[in-house]
Amino acid sequence: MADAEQDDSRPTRSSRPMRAASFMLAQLGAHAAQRFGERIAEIGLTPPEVGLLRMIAAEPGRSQRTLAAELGVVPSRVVALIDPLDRKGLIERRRSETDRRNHELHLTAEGGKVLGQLARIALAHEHDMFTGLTDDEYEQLATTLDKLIKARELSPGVHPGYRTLG
Amino acid sequence: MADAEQDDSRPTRSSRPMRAASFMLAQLGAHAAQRFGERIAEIGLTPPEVGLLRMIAAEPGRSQRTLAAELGVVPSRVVALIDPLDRKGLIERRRSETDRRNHELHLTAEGGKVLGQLARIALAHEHDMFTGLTDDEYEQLATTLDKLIKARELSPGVHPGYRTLG
DNA sequence: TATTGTTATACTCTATAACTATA
DNA sequence: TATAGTTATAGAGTATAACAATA
Repeated sequence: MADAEQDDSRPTRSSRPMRAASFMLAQLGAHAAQRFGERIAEIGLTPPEVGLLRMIAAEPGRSQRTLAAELGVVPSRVVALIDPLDRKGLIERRRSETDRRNHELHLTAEGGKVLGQLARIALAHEHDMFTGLTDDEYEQLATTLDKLIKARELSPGVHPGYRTLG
Repeated sequence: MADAEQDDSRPTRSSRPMRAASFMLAQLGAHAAQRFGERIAEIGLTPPEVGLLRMIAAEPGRSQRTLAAELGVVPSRVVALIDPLDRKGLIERRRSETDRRNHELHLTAEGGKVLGQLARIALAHEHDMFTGLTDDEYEQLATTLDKLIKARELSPGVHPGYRTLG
């Protein structure tokens, strides 16, 4: 940011030659998300729905508020995201006994089954995305991506696409 | 795809341990796009506008139709994307002399200046995204990403986000 | 009759704000 | 009075279809 705002007459200095890796990252990331979206559409799900399903599976009983907070979206959007999962019978809203304002979210048996399908789809998707790389290249890539994610403190399982980008 | 549709009773086989690199790719890609969007917002531009500006700079005089085709969007959307650039005085529509149905698109002097600012912003962004990596790690990452993009035949400068993902 | 660009319209997604019920 | 969830409403973004000018 400081770099971009300083003197306009010469390019920002850098100690190494730049290769537009961030654009390639964005390009490949969008491609990966698109392909994954196409795959899960075949079982009637959208990417946000899959994310929600996983978060509920990882921590059954959690409330819609905590989902909204973790995803960085507004509570009313969680309603819109969860309604279809509820209608499809993949999750269940249970009124909390201790605080009846809360909805405790749980996967149904059908939801668990779908989660299993998702695991297989994700694996096939991963395979598909990286065929052509050697095992070494794949390992190195995964390690570097992991390092970058940790350095930026991105929530491990949360896709920024839930929030508005503009 | 075939993997995902076969027998439901066991996970898809794979010869190597999978590390969810495609999800990390999507996550980091979205993050990179978001950060870049924030940076260019400071000079009053949106990501699609930047893409258009670069495409016009790379091939001055091209028509809106060819842009629509390359981006994979409908012609009416190109109108909506170009109008603001025109209003801001960054590009110019010139009626073609040879076929007066065509608009030949050109950068203005001001557009060229903005393109220079963009180069600096992109460099600062790149620097910012990958600080923490060694030069070797950065080189290896860029090389692998480049290899993946070529293997998937993604258009070098075109971000899939122009097209609808759902 | 076909093509380039434009406008008009409708649809989807998302956020804001008002509302209900609980606390 | 405050909080969890919901509903109503409005705004942005995008595609479809109709249209004007030109070929």
